[in-house]
Amino acid sequence: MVFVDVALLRWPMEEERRQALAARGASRLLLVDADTAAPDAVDCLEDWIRLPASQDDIDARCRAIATRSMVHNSETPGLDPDGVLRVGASWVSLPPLEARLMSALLDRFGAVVSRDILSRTGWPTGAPGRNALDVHMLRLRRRIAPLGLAIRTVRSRGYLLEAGELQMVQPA
Amino acid sequence: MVFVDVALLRWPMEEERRQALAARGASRLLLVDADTAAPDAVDCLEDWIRLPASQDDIDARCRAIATRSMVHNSETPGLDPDGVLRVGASWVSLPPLEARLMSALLDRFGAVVSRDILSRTGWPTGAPGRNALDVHMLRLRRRIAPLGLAIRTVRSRGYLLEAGELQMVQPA
DNA sequence: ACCGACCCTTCACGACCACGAAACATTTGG
DNA sequence: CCAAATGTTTCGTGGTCGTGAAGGGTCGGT
Repeated sequence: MVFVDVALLRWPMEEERRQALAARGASRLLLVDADTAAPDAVDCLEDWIRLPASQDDIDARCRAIATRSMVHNSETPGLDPDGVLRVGASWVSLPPLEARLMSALLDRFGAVVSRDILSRTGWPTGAPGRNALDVHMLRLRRRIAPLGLAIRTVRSRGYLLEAGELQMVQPA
Repeated sequence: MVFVDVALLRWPMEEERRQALAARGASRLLLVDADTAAPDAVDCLEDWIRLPASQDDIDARCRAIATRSMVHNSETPGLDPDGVLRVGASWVSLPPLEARLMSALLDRFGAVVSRDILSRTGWPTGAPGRNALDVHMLRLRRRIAPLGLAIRTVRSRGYLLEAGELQMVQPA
C-alpha cells in the first residue's frame, strides 16, 4: 500500500495552515476543539474529528483520508501554454512574463536556474534594468505560494523551484 | 439548487443496507455504536460518526458528504443544438450568440479559450466592436451561474469554463 | 571588529492596458 | 408592436510591468 501523509492540525487554531494545505491538495485531519462548531467541508482530502477522541478513531479517519487521497491525488506542477499553472485541483494564471520565468524554473524543477538564464527567458529581446528580475521573482513567489510551491534563493547562483515546506506527518 | 440525499443508518446493525447503498453509489452516514470499532473506509460517499453525537455534528457530516458527492457526480454540461444548456436536472436556454460562445467554451472545458477563438465562433462573418465580446461574456456568466458553472477570466489570454463554487445542500 | 562591496528583498510609484459593468441604442422575430 | 437579442459608448477598477530607493545579509579586506 502506498503511504500517504495526513497532516494533523488543531482547528480553528491552525486555520491558516489548513488553507495552505488545502490549496496544494494535501490531506489533513482537523482536530476540532470541543466547544467549536464543526468546519465546513472543503474537499475529499479533509476530515475532522472532535476532541477528545480515541487514537483508534483518529487512526481510522487518517486511513479513510489516505484511501480517498489515492483516488484523488495526482499533483505535479504543470504550465499550460496559456499561462495557467496547475497543481492538483487548483490553479493560478500567470501573466506572460512570469509565465516565461516559471517555465524556465519548471524545466529544471528542484535545481538551480541562473539569473542569466531567467533573464534571457523572460526578456528574449534584451533585459530591462537589473532589478526587474528581482521584482518579478518576488511577484512570482507570492503568486504561486497558494499552490504550495516555493522559490528558494541560492545566493550568487540563481533560484530554485521546489514544493512548499509544511509537512507535518502522522502514522497511518 | 441540487439536492443530495444522504442516508443515515446504524452500524454495524445495518451493515447489509450499507453495502446495498454503496453498491448503487448512494451517499451514507454511519451512526456507529459507542463500543464498536470504526468502520473501514470504502469510498468518498461514506462517512461515520460515533454515537452519541450532537445534531450539529451529524448535519455537518451530511453536508460534507453532500459536497463530496457533488464532486464525484460532477455532471458534464451539455448543449443542445437548439441552445438548451443542461447540467444535471436543471437547464437554461441560451440565445444563439451566447450558445455559440458556450459551445466554444465547452469544447475546451476547464482550459483557456482565447478571445480570438471566441470572437470567431460568435461572429463567423466578422466581429463587431471590441466590447461586444466582453458584454456577452458578462451576460453568459449571469445566465449560467444558476447551473453551478463559472467563467473565469485569464487576463490577456482568454476565458475558462469550470464548475463553480460548490453549493451547500440540506441534509435529509 | 569595522567597513564597504555585493547580492538580494521589498516597497512605492507611475504608465499603460485589459476587463467589468452599467446604461443606452438598435435590430430582430413573432 | 412588444420583448428579447444584440451592439455601442463610457467610465471605473484592477492587473501588468518597469523604475528608483531603502534596507538587510554576507563576505572579504583592513
